[in-house]
Amino acid sequence: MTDSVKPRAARGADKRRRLTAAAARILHEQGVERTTLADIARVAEVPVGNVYYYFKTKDELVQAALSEHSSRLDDLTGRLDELTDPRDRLKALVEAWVGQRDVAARYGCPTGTLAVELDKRADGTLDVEAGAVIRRLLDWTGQQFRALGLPDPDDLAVTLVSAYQGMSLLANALRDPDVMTREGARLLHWLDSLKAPRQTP
Amino acid sequence: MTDSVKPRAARGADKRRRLTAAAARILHEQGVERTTLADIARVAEVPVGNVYYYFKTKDELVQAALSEHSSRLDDLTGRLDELTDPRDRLKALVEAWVGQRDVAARYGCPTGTLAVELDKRADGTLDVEAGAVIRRLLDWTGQQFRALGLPDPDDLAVTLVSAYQGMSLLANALRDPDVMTREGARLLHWLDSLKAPRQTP
Amino acid sequence: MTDSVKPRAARGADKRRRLTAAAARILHEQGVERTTLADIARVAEVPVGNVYYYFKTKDELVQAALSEHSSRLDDLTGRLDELTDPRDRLKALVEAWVGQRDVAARYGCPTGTLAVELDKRADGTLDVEAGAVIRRLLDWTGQQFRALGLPDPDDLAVTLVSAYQGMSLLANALRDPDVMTREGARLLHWLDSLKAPRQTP
Amino acid sequence: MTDSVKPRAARGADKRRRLTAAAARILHEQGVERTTLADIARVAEVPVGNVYYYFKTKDELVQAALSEHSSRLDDLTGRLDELTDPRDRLKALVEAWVGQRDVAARYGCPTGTLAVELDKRADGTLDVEAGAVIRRLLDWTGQQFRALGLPDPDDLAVTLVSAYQGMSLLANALRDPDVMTREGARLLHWLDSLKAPRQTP
DNA sequence: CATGAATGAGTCTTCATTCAT
DNA sequence: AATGAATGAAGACTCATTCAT
Repeated sequence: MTDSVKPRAARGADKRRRLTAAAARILHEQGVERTTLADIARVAEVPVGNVYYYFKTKDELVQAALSEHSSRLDDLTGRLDELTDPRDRLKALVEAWVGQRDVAARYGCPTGTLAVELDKRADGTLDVEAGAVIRRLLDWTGQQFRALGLPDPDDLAVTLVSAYQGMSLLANALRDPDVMTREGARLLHWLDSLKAPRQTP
Repeated sequence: MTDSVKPRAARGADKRRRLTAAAARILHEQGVERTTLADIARVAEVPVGNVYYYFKTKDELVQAALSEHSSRLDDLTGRLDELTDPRDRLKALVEAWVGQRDVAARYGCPTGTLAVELDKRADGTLDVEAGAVIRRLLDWTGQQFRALGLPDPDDLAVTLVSAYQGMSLLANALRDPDVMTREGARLLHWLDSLKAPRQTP
Repeated sequence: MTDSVKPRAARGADKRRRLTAAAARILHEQGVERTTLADIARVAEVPVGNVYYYFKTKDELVQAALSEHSSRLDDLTGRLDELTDPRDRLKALVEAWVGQRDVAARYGCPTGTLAVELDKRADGTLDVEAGAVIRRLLDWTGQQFRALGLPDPDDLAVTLVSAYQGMSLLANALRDPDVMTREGARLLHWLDSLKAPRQTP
Repeated sequence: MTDSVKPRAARGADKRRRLTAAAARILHEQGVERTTLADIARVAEVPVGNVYYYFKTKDELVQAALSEHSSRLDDLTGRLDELTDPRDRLKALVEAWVGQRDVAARYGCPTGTLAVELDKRADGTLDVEAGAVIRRLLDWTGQQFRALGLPDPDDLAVTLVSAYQGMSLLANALRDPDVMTREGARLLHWLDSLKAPRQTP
């Protein structure tokens, strides 16, 4: 017999998870400033007053949303790591971005738009965290370029991630997912064209 | 001797201009949602109540800031148009971007960050305007590529502007102006490498 | 040749008259509190800043509107006085009311609704004036009943004016001009039915 | 011994009731436009910010006040319904009005004056509700006349309610409660004089 | 006299955060 | 832990009135 009553701890963890997921989604869609705690609570189906048992301030929820996006990124790169060729990993990354084109055209890149909004703050706490998530992506990308034996792998990483942020922003501003498709194709082509210099024997 | 008392009309227009300039700057620095009318009024040295004589709503001020950025863009492209070679114009554009690297690292691209914030709104009025400013830049850029006789000039424009938005966002998120310098150099190189296909004789 | 330039005094008096007429109309339609000086100025086609040359405060404009309604009432009773039979005068008064049924259904009796609004004020200055206009109507009506040799003419006047205010209010609240028509018919019948007691010879 | 600590739900409902009662009273006394939310909150002894927990807008408070007046009217007619003779009910209604003469002389009929003020609004939402309350009174009154077998009972209802609104307005404008007394006496006499036509046997 | 512009007090409304139970 | 209710500090916006020219 399955008891519908969950153990306390489980219930608590569940609510926390629901709040985090709700925050990740709504903050992406509406932005930090236009989202109220009540919005997040409603989506998470948690009573407003209860939110404060899990997150002491609104900023902690923003932080949780950032972590959520960060761990989704980790999931993605984790899956990509299963591919043997670093070039294939990067190409699959680009394809994943293009796969998100409709969301990007509507709301932009979750981390990128969050970073933009948080960077406007005088208080520089959360903006650093947003930057850290992006840096994580840069690091992983740089490793792939390095594994390919390409020179200046970190610069290449900046170029690739920068292209992603740029095309997301444009797709969003123009409300046109095709921007993602076209730029994605160009990036794939670019990745294919990169050649490691001859190794001295 | 210059009389410090300005004619009436001049004073009114002057205030409007001051408010617009203040809005353009503060909205860029603090973002729309975190900026109060009082902030803008203070910077423009205009009493708060008086703001409404010039702009009926906060949104009108945002709109004015967008127009300001748009006309600054026009000024820039106007100056670039004096160069004879379209390629030189594009390279000078990139150099202008790099010249703004410190501002970009601190606050991002004015139009880009504004677009990101406005796109979060349910009410799609101002976000369209932000998109229009970006489209203006795309159009001008596309014309240069077209003048160079390059294929798919509009796609190239998207690539270039996208790169600009991406590098600004990354420079901002990482608080590192060097991103602008390095990506700028790459873009200059890329522009130089573009060759028009042979014309059939 | 007709000179379009009016003498100064005339122009001034004209503006004052336009402002008064505008106030009378707009205050009736929108109520005192929901009407701004700018509304009145716009309708009168007088620049806002100029209003204060003719009326030192908003209340003075309300006052002017009351006077306007009062003198329109005088005009009406003046015309009715030309009828020889006081009963005919009263019946013509009722017919005039019914003739205004569409305005009444939309905005109520100008003086009555103004009185209602002004009576809410703590400061009892203007409300007294509104009461005075109504009293003027009561006085004239009372005189007619007195001339008919009817007992308690002032009570009859209260009954008649009260009926007018009541039917205007109901017509307005129900947005139904027919209320005016039906009640008007009843009042005419009632006036006809009133008989003076036999005089002792 | 009565515990002064009330259960939660009771406290919430209590505040809502206090706010509604305060709104009903103050809006009647000061009018809608001259009453601030702070006024109502103060009378209800509720912190201003808390008002919005119960009523999302000022208009909702106006609406609540209207409902309050409506249900007070229902209470009254409910009590009158216990009288067996419809004529006695109507006479008792008139006596109830006269009993309120001092309030009427100071502030007018709550529903009537509210209707007058709300009818000035461009937005026709609340004015319809005010009309509905008056219609409720008309309906009940019409039923009594119908029960008496009188012809055109609805017209008679309009006449009676109209007389009530008219005498309230006059009493208010003239600041004279005696108007209510005298007109009330006349109405009682009128009600007594009404005879149902002979029924054909 | 005229008038565009200026002013600042006041009002509604929102919301993050806290509290009592 | 849980939660409905409470709180107060802003913020956008309005408008009668005044002022400078």
